[in-house]
Amino acid sequence: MRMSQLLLPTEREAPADAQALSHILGVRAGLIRQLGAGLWTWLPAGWRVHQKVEAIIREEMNAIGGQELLMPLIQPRELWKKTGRDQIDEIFSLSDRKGAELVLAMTHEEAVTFHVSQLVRSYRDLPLILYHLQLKGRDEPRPRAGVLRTREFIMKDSYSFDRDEAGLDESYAKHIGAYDRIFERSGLEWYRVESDVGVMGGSGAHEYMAPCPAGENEVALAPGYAANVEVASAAASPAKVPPPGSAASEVATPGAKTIDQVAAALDLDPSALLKAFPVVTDGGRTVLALVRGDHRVNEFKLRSVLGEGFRPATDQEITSTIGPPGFIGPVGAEIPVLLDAAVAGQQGGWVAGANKADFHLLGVEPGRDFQFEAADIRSVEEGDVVGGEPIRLEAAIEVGNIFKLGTRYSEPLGATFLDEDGAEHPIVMGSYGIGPARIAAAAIEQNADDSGIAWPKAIAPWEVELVSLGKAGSPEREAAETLYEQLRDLGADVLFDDRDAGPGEKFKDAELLGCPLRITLGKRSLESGTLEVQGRRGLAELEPIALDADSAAVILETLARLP
RNA sequence: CGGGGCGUGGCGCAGCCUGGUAGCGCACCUGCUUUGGGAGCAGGGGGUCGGAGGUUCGAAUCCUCUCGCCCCGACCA
Repeated sequence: MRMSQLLLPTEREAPADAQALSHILGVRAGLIRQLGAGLWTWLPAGWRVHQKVEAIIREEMNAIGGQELLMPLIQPRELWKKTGRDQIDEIFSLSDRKGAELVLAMTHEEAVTFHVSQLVRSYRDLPLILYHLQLKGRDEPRPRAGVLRTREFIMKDSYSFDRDEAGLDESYAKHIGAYDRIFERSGLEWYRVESDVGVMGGSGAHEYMAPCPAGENEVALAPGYAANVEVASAAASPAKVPPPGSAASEVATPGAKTIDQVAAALDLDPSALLKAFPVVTDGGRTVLALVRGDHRVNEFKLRSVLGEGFRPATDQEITSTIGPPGFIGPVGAEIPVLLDAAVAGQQGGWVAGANKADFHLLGVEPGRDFQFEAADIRSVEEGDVVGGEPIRLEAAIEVGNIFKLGTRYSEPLGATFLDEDGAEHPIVMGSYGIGPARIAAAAIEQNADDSGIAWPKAIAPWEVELVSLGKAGSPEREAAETLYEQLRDLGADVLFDDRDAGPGEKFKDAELLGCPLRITLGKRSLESGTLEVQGRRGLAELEPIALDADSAAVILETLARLP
């Protein structure tokens, strides 16, 4: 591609409203432009990146037997009523000229299951993996960070159909293999982490996370361990709690309602306190969740232990069922107590609210002073230990997820098959998503430096940028033209900066755009008989290449050795 | 949905408080010079100041309403 003919609007300055690195550099390097909140255009260079990611995904999906198709973005709302997903807030709704209700698909479970329900009748048709790369519409409450969270985006979503859980496990394992290879080939630093299966149920889920500062998720990492903080479990550092005593005793704590206030008033470490978190479940049960004062309740784990959704109890509910807010505790409370495992696993005389205004209890011992059920209901903290190793927490972008759906969609949509005995069963499904735009954004975030982007070779807009110095018609420009033709003849993925611009501008633009290999051909090249070669990673000066009939081939060899 | 901020040429901004013919840098166009790290000189084009209404002799500037965008939080099958 000749840069003189390319729409590549690079900017010297960052857009004023941009925060995330991938947003700033995506715009500055001329890859993306905004049309509205969460609505982005991929300019030619950016679209090449997107397409390269797509190509990797297609290869790996096809390799596990996935069959590509294409389903509509606009869908009858009726279909979504059958699965109940028409009630989701993020659904874009519209109607046609006849008043028929339509939605923009946020994923394609409904559509694909609808078709499979009609097209698959026999166990002989299973297993099946179908996928497509198609737009998704989501009315996000808050689009953000350029292309990271948008209202319209392309997703690779695939769906597996099996006759039973064992089959699903196989399809799931195949996807893990394909996804591992996709993210590896894309050149990302990535983790496959266990994730929350959500209220929709399902028997297993993983997320693929790419660590980077702009990420919206947090992952807990230790050697040999990776999990979303939503589900991560680890051993807590020991609480600094006084030893067990003979009996609990009341102590006045006037006005001390928060953990910090109580800890300060009693001159104890916050970890010696029991934090009471009363909740009311969707089913109307009131439960007192208890965690250490220095820990936080994990709402995902709590929901999973409770087996249903919940909300924090209101002050009125707390007052009427337990005691004065700020001074509540498990002792004497006439509701079930869920005690976090980190507390249950350590002996001590804990501090808890006395259920009496301006008083707390010292020396409280679970079991002796109150009955409880123990469960892991807290969020892991930096420094917790798993497998003997301390955990660290890192921000990350979710670039993919895989999910065992079971019969969540096949049952409401009537997707069944007949087995060898003629018995009808619901098809067991899995769904698997990847956001190519997020892969591109994560690659920018993970590989940028002060000069711009340093693309992984596999998804760079071009693999090589040939920078031609000197003005049109000069001998050095003619030599560059020749080299460009030779590179093209060899099938090189090359961008040719043939613009009539100064060297500084060309170098800056090349470093901003971030093609892995930069070849410079100027007057000096003709004098020395060599081409200057720079690797984008670290702006490393590489061995010069002789300027002769073999230059193009040597450039490609050099490229092949780059990561 | 709560909180905060911003809308002035393609991009980044000043002007607004204290009303009086819309400005700067970059980018763009023409010419000449220049060509190894975002060039120089000269000339030039482009903006109903987000929109509507109001106050006023006069509104980018003051008032009211409205739309859009960004950030933090909540939310994110």
